Amino acid sequence: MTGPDENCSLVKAVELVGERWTFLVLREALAGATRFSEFRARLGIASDVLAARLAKLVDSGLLARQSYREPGQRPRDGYCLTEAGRQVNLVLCALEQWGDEHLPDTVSKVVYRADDGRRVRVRFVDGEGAVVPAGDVHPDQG
Amino acid sequence: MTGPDENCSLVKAVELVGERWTFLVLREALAGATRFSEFRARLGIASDVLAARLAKLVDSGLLARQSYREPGQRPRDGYCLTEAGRQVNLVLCALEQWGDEHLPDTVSKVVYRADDGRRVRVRFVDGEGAVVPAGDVHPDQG
DNA sequence: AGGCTAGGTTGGCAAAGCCAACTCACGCCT
DNA sequence: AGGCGTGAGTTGGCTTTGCCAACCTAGCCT
Repeated sequence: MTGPDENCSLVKAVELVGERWTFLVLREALAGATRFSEFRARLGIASDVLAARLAKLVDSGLLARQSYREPGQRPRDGYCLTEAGRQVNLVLCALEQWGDEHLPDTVSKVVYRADDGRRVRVRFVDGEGAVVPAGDVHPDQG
Repeated sequence: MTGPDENCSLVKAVELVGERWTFLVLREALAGATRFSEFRARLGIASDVLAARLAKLVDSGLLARQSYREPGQRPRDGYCLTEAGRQVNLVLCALEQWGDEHLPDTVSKVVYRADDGRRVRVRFVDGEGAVVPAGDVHPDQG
């Protein structure tokens, strides 16, 4: 049996980013949010839940606390993505793309682009970098 | 602001598959599970929650109820993936791959393969099908 | 000193999840 | 026909999580 395996990477990933709000917090972080109040204003999330999510993401190494200081203000903590956090953009984009293709009445507000402006999409690719259609791909517990 | 937009595809997708257990139910479905008791045995999920998740996935068009009958048994309902459901394999694989690369002490138990057995991975690709590194990709609210 | 503001923490309540026990529908066996 | 076994849920009671609103805490500024 595949099982709810304790160190299976999918199970762990789901425990972490599958909690309510976590995906959306990461999306805002990727879109440039760094401060508590920014996340709060953009998402309308309760402040205690936001504090809990940010703390968990910091603990897990997806975000890093980084203090900043605006002129004439006391220093404050901000949250910025680590490399691991930045790389969830692939997952986020895959999910958004799936929703866009398969859920009714949805529009993807965010488009993912390479540095040079090319629109990119998420696909399965084989070892040589050739695209493989999703319908031809199957999980294989081996 | 990007906002918790009501018809943003990511928000809708998160509402649907971001609920606890839903991702794992879909993984088991992709791995071949079709019956209530199979999902239950593989995941150890409470039966009322499983019933709710399956019903929601059917409602959303990711699973379809299909009655089957084993010899000498009464007909029963099974759940099988629709095309939309099958295509979440891209999202699932992206998430598992991310966990495998960025979470400590994890192993991906499930490997995704094309029909001919080639191991595949999830990547960003541009319009011509060329792979773009995740670090070069950024969201763009346009 | 007193006020302002970002960034939280705390308390009370509602919703969701978990577990175990129960039901329901049907085929089988006698 | 009647009782049994089994898959597929449903129901009841408790626990956990989430939500909202109110409160607290620095440090800066006047």
